[in-house]
Amino acid sequence: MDAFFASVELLRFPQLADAPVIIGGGRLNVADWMARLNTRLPLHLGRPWGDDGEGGQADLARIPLDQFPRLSDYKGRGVITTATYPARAFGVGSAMGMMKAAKLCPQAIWLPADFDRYRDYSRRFKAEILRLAPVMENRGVDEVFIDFTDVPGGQDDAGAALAQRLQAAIRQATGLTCSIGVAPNKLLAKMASEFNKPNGIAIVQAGDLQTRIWPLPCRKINGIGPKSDAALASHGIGTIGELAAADPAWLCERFGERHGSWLHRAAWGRDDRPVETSSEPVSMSRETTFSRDLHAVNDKAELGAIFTRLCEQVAGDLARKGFVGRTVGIKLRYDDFRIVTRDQSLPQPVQDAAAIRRVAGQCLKRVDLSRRLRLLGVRVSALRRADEAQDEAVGRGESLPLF
DNA sequence: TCTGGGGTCCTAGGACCC
DNA sequence: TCTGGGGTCCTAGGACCC
Repeated sequence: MDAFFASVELLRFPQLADAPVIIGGGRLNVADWMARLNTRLPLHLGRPWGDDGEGGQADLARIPLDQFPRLSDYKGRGVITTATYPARAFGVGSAMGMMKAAKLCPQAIWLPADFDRYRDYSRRFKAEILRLAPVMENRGVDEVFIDFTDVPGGQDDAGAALAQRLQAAIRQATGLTCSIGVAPNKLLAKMASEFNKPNGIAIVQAGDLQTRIWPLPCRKINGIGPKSDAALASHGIGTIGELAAADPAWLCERFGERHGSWLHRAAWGRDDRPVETSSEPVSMSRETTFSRDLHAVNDKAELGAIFTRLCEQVAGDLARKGFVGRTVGIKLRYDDFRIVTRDQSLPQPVQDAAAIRRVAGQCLKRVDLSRRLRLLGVRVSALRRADEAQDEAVGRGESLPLF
């Protein structure tokens, strides 16, 4: 989906279409927000924009530009989630710290992220895709892989016909645009999807490898991040073509057998991963960055309350989705940005907040708490479906606490 | 006044078992 | 009179993605 969060916001705030808009920051001061929005809006905590109900959309669209909060109003440690194209002209972009962005573009309009709403639009566009092409793999809130192979007409015009139908259906249902890459495998399709953004379609075939893929920087390969890119660059490998020309044995020596051979295959456009239509979650976690760095002793009460809340949130997520987990872990980030994690596995799975809190508390005792903390997180992994774990325990004749 | 949150997958060492 | 070879599980850290 093209600039997904921003595009969803523009549907209800069309008056922002040409303004620099930045979404992100997380932490929202609703009181400030309402003071600025001198208008009657159904705001409530956690869902600042709320459901507008009858006529609500029209009201939102009529809010004058000068009533919107500016990036210069932001105080916090958040990062940008999405920046619209007019905002990007100021040199701001995804993942940049909000405070840094505020220096570059203080007048940009700032919208806090409304994930409930984005999830709703996510469900809607995916439902449209499933209607036309049922073999679909979720890749997060705004991205999917689709297998065209067995879709009637999926091969017409090398896939362009189906891609156009998908775009039209999504636009009709949601008002949103997307970009589609069609290729023989997921690796190339992902790259192709970037070629004609926004609202574009790109077809990449096997014969296009040398002309369209090899000139691209290695970083464009999904799976080559900043570290691999820098390591490759240090050996004079900047483009995918240069990577393709590298000796596979040397790559394996330098990057390990597995990663090295993958690098070589990726550079040659080889990828045989299937489109996976379903997956089971591996872990669930909640974490939070504090508004200021906290000390385990000096800020014991505050930290304790946050810790308990994180455990409750994870427990709530598990319960809502029907999972239990056998491993509980914590994550913390020190004021110097170092991250440490501690895990503990249990003989029996847990789900409730008190049990999670107890084990997570044990984990916390195993880390250095003399430094100030910036972030605290709680995670439950080794997940199983709660009903299956329950059935199994009953089958073994155990009386298990009910999840 | 830099630097979010929620994930997945991989690696590597150690414990433990046969 | 030195100390194999597999295998699995657990843990911690790190790269990467959306």
